[in-house]
Amino acid sequence: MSKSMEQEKADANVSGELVFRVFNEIGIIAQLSTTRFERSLPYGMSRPQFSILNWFCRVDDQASPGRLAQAMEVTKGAITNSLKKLEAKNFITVSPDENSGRQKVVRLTPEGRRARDEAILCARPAFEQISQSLPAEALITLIPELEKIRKVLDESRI
Amino acid sequence: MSKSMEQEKADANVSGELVFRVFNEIGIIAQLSTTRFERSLPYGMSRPQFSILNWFCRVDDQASPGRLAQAMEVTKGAITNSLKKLEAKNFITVSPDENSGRQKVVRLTPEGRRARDEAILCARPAFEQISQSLPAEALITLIPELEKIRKVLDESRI
DNA sequence: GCTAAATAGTTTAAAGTTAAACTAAATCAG
DNA sequence: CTGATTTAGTTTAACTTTAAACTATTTAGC
Repeated sequence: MSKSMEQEKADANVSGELVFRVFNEIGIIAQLSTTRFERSLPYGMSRPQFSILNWFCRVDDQASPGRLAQAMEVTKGAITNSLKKLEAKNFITVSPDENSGRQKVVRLTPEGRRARDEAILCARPAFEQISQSLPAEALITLIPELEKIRKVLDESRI
Repeated sequence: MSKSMEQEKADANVSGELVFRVFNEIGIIAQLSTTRFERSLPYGMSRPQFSILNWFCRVDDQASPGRLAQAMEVTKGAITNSLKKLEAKNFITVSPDENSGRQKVVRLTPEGRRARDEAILCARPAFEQISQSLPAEALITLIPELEKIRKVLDESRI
């Protein structure tokens, strides 16, 4: 094996180790932040449930379950589950699609919109408390880096 | 309300929003990376199971369940659950503590150590593949930032 | 010393997730 | 047109997680 090949392999190992450490930190942060976020939410709302309501407020006022699964980057099964919970709370409606017998149309209800707005108000103190210990500049530079990582994971998804 | 107070409140809102966006990205990355990581692991090992084995190889060769719960930043119940799975696979032993009737001592078995080493070998290609799309310098600067966020979350834990 | 409070672990219920098997509908090819 | 393939959603099993209730042990206070 040539010297440069050895070096390349070493680099790959080091780099793989770095990715591992980054994912490890991210895993722990995700868990802690989700727990804290959910404790602040009203109506027994979970983070995934909030994310779906929030998506409707920010992106589109209706969508198929499949589109939501893509947007949330979870499986179709996970979405089926979350939609059931949201429908039971009357935060969304699920109706058959007029144009396609195998698709469904999910829509936000007025109650769902109100619940989402309330959720943001309830969760704000928790986020602000955390943000006091974290300089905004650091967060601003962090976001594009995280987006890059997500994109890499998303695009190489199997 | 004075001008500066209004400004402070606005800053807090902006900052809270930033924290929210960071946590949102982190949540998605955690999910995608965990799924990919677990698919590469042998023996039906899960990420939490691997993390425990890895901790024994890197930090200490024995520990109480409570200490592991702190190290992994999960609840005691979650650790009880993971330890059962690892014990069933003969990757750890759980024995009563000689010095304390209410504590237990968890130890890595030789099989557990081998499984951990194998897991690292199995997972390496997945991490290296991802690291090819992410510059190492970016990852290196990312790690301390993530550690800072985790610390803030950890220290303000309820 | 004995009672009360704190600590260590387990258990249970409810939530989320994935993967894989399954149904039903739409599309494509010959 | 008809049969095969793809696509949309659901279901199920197995896993993780938290929170809260519970047992058992240890420590602290009086």
